[in-house]
Amino acid sequence: MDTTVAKGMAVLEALARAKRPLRLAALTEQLGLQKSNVHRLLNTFMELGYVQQDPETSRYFASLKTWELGAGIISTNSLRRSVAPHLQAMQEKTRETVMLTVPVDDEVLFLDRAAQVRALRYLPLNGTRAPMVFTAAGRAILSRRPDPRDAVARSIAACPPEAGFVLSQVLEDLEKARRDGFASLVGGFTPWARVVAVALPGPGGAPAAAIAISGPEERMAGDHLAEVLDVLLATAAEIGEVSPA
Amino acid sequence: MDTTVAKGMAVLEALARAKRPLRLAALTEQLGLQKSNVHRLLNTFMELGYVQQDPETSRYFASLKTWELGAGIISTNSLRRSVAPHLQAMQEKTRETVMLTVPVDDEVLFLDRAAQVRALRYLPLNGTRAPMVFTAAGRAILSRRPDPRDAVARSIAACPPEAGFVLSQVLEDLEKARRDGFASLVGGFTPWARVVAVALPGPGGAPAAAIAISGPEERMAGDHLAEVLDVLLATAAEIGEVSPA
DNA sequence: ACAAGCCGTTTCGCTATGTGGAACAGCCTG
DNA sequence: CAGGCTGTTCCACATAGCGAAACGGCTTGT
Repeated sequence: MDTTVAKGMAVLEALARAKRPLRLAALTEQLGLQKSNVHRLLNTFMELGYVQQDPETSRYFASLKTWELGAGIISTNSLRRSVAPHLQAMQEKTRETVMLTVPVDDEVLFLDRAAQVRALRYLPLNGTRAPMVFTAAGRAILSRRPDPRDAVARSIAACPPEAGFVLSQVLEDLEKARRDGFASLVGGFTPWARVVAVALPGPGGAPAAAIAISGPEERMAGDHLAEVLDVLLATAAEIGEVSPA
Repeated sequence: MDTTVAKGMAVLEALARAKRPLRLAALTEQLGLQKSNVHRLLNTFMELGYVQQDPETSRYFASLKTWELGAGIISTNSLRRSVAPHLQAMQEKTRETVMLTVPVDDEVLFLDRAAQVRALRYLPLNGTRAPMVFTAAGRAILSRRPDPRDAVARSIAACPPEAGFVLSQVLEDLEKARRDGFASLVGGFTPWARVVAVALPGPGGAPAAAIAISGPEERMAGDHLAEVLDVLLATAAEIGEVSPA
């Protein structure tokens, strides 16, 4: 285990996660490392072009080169490539925002989306994560797992307490989702929206991804909701089995 | 300079650039490092979750965690955030594909785009680069620089020889672009398209970005082209000065 | 069938390399 | 003007990364 590399990636991660440039002191504290150590790491990253320093405030931030690194990966990601056209088609048919997510640990990772052109409210950005039970997509995935109990419990613990999820209730919801073939959630990660989602099976049959359709709660009802669900389930059937991650 | 970190990033970069999983031997050769060295670096990256290994072929590839790293950066990028709505508006008005690029070294980096829904042909993906003179966006930027000669020469050298760019001709083109207030290019990075672009000034007045509109050569002519140019120039004026990078 | 070669992996002694404490200089605050 | 913040530099020490070499599995070619 190259500890220097591990420390370096921790620094890069901290900078990437931060919304704004960070002070050296803040980094050292956050990472529990030595001041001179972090400073030297930052300098090597600057030499390599991954980090820049605001000349005025001498604060550090991750550069676009760090973004390029990841952009190359997603462009060749087979799951995203194969599902993207289906996302586009779903978006056009339903006129709602559609998303592709994958499970990572006890969270779902937003991989791709086709947004309604004039989306008024905040939507989860690609590359962000959310606790599985906090999203319809995550629930669709959990509902297809043989014994989700432990994962559900951990996931609930990761949700904000205000959500007020309780294990027994969530397990019931998952049971319903399993029967219905889709999950539906209001008041989760996007509180204003009703999101419906269905899991996509991987090679072994275990859920490897999920597609979801999100819209304002008022609109996602009645005939329109029925239509959205038709499109969702039909698309999932059309996609069939996907390659994981 | 932490050499271990530098080597590690070189490994990650190589994996990210590669379209498919790489063998250990390929990496060592490509990077000119020791086999055991690369192997240890890969193992630490696997422990950290940035790299995965195909269990069957034992080939290595960068994981989605590497993508997440960069995704966080672009989501907070102020240039992209401020220009994105204008891109969307331009796309709707012109029904063509519009792009935002920034200059990096002697290349342009594609930062964002709003694509025509049914784009038939290959388009440059976000996060990729192209030599400046090989794109209309790059030429728009160069045309606003006081003395672009050296950069142009280097950039021509980076283009495929088939493009047949010659220094004097390109400089003339830039001069015309400077007078017109926009650059136009056919047969560049997207050979089938005509792309028109205009530079966006940064705080100092120096060009810090460029917005471009791309469409099939047949369509980008006559009245439609005139309309596209109107939208392009009006949007650039509306955006005004941008914060760099 | 055998051998030759390439693959990824592991080991281990050496020393180059990263480490962290302390000292330095610049800046704002009280 | 003094005190406490910064970010930065320095340096002796020992740790942590290095690379040559050996290992064992798998494919290739004869």
